[in-house]
Amino acid sequence: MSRASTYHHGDLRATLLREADVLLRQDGIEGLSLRKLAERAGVSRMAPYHHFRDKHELLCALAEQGFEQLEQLVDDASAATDTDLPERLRRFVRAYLHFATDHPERYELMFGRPIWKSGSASESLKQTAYRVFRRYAEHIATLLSDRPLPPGSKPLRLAQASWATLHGLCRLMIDGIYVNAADMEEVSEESVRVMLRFFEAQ
Amino acid sequence: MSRASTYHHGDLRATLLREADVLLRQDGIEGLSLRKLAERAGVSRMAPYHHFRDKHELLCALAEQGFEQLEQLVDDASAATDTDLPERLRRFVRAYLHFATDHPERYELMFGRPIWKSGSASESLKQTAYRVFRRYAEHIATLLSDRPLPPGSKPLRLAQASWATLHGLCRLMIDGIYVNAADMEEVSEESVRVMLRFFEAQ
DNA sequence: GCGCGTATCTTGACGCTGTCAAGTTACCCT
DNA sequence: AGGGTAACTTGACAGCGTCAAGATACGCGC
Repeated sequence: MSRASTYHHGDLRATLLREADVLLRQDGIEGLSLRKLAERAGVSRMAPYHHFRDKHELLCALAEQGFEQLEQLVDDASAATDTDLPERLRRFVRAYLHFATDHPERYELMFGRPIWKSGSASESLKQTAYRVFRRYAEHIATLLSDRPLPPGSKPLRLAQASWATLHGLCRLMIDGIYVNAADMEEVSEESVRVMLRFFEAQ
Repeated sequence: MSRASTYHHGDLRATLLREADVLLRQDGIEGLSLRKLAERAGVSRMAPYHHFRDKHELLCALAEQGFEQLEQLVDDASAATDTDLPERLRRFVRAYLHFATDHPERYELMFGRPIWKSGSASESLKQTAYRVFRRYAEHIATLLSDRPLPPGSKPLRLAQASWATLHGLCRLMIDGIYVNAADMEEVSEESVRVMLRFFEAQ
């Protein structure tokens, strides 16, 4: 809690992450500087270094928050069992795309090279991210549990392949390579159609 | 050509792009600074500004080179008509993935947010990139020309969807989220299998 | 052949960044 | 009450992109 004395902030780590999120939304990943962040938290330049080894570690922690939100999304999708496979898949794809496009900077941070390159992601982030993907894979596997898969296909590989597709769609939108959002809607529908065909063919 | 007098470089623009490519490979996109680049070209800090408005424009020009190389890859794939659809598709996917993984930094630059965000790509880059995608779409359309498409599917949308899948696979590999390259091989095979199923189902 | 315009290149300076080093403050525990 | 330690601050440095102003040499018209 915040005391009358301001020398010890008391809750700096959490405050930093919260403000970093605001700054990320506002100025993008490029504009997120430790100095601006410190000022925003009402603290000196070097104070954050007592809670994060360096900028990279702070970004990892921020990305980890993002993965926890994504995990929530997957869990929600798994819980909604009120319709059939095609509709559930469509809804899930829609939700995933919205997760990315609603906060592009967050998605870019979570999956960007700066964080992951050469295995530099923090151990904690890796664990969280892998756990989320495992949930994702389980979700896909459950969706397909009553369908016979074509020979040679494994649920895990299918989950990975479908994730790659979703991820590719998101990045094309987010990075601004596809400007036309309506186009993207149709492209994602086409992707879903391809996947569904795969499951329905025997 | 380079004269005895070194004041006027004579070929600076081309030299800059060439050295930028080296620097990109070496230090990555983060490590590519105009100052280092100028030094490498044997010229003062501000000299590059007489050939590129700012760093962003230089990066666009560099990315444009990358798209021209990608165009070559697509053209080669279109020209190789010695086998059947499945094999051609597999080869093309393999080639595309190699294009990305052989020079990850180049691919990241070409498709990265810093260049494209909010339509900030140079006009020339946009033209080149769109042309390459058009070629890509034509290639896919040709591959499928003798196959009846499922109702509701259009070649263009299929091209876009398949591109998204390829792109997603590449980014997952490049960004280091998938460390296991062998896994990725299988995932891409699964993706190809999904696409082929789609065309073969009637 | 000469001179001038202009494209090309240079040097100085500014504000921004991440972070090392060393000093200061206030809390907690004995 | 006193000392150890965690939290925080200030000073400093190298590196970055780029604005402004000055230096240089090439090329075209006379």
